[in-house]
Amino acid sequence: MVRGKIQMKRIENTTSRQVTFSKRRHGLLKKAFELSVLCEAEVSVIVFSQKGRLYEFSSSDIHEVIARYFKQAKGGQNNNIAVEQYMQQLMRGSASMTKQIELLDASQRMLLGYGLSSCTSEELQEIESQLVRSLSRIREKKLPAQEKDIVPYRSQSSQVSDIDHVETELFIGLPEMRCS
Amino acid sequence: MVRGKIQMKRIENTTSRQVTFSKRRHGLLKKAFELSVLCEAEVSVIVFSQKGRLYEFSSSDIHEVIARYFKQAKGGQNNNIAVEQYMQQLMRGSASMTKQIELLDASQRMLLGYGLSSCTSEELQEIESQLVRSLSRIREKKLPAQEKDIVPYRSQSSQVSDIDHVETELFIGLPEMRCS
DNA sequence: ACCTATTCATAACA
DNA sequence: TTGTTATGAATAGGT
Repeated sequence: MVRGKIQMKRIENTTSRQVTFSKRRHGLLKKAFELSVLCEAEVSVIVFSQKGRLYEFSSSDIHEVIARYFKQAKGGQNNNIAVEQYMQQLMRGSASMTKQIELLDASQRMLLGYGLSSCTSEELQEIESQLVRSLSRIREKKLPAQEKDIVPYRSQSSQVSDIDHVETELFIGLPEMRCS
Repeated sequence: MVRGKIQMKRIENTTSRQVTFSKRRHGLLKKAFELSVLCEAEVSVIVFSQKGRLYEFSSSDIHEVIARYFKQAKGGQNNNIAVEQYMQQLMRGSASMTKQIELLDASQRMLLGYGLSSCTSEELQEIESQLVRSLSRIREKKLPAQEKDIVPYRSQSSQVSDIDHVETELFIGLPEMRCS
C-alpha cells in the first residue's frame, strides 16, 4: 500500500511479516477503540500471532461481549430460547471463573509474600495470622498419624484436584441437565 | 480525520454517527481480514451497534478463537489446568450447539417445505415419507386416548422444552462436576 | 526503532 | 442512503 502496494497474501519474508504484524495490529486495535468511542458501539477484537501470543481489545468486558454474541448470533428467527439462555449461563460461568482465578491468584501471591504493597496493616496482620495457622496445621500433621483430621473423600479424578482446595465458591449456574 | 480532524469522542449528530459507524465498521473488518491474511494471524472481531445489531469477522471458526482465548488468557503462570479444560469444553459445547441449531434449522425448513432446491430426489422422497409418517402419527393421536404410546417423563422446566424433541444428540462434554 | 513516499480510509459534502 | 473528494492516517520499504 506504500511505495508499491502489496499483494493480499501471506508475506513470505519472516522479518517483514513480523514487522507488518506489529504495525497493523496496533492499527487494528486503535481503529477498534475509535469505532467504539465515536459510535458508542461495543467492540471486541482478539488476535493470535503465529507464535500464539494473544492481543486483544474490548470496549467493555470481553466476557459480556462474547455472551452477547452467543445470545444474538443465530438468535433471529425460530431458534429456541433455551439454548441462548444456556449459553449465557455458560459464559457467565466462564466470566465468574476467570474472576475467581484472578482472586485466587492475588491471594496466593499474598500468601507467598508478593504483591503486598497495597495491603493495609490489618490485612497484613490477617495474612500473617493465616500463615501462622497454616504453619501450625502443617506441623500438627507432621506428628505421628493420630487420625485427628478425617480426610474428606475426594474424587480420584485429577480434573478438579487443583481447584477444590480453596475456600471460595464457584457459581457456574448450569441449568438442570442430567443432574437434577 | 478528514477536512478537519474529528475529536475522539461520541459523535453527537445521529445521522453522521450512523454513517461513520457504517464506514468505519467496514474499514475495521477489512483491516482484520488483511491482518489475518498478510501475517497468518488468527483474528476475530465482534461489533454491536447501538441498536444491538451484530457484525463480525473471524479468520477461522469464531468459537475456536474464543475457546483459544479462554485457554490463553490468564493461562500463563500458576492457574490450574482443570479450569482451562473446563472452559474449552464449555466452548466446544457452545460450538456444537450452534452447529446443531443450524442443522435443526435446515431440517425444519425442509420439513416446512423451504430450502429444498439443493435436495436430490431421494432426499425429497425421504422428506415426503417422513411427512407421511408424521401425519399418520398425528392422526393416530387424534383417536380417543388409548395409551398406545407411553409419554416419557419430561422435566416441567420450560428451559429445555424446545430442544429435546429432536432426534439429534448433543455432546456437551461437561466434566464430572456434581453429577457422578 | 525511526523516516517518508505512497496508498488507504474517511468526514464532509452532494 | 449512496457516491465523490479533499485531506488526515496508516503503513511498506528503507535506514
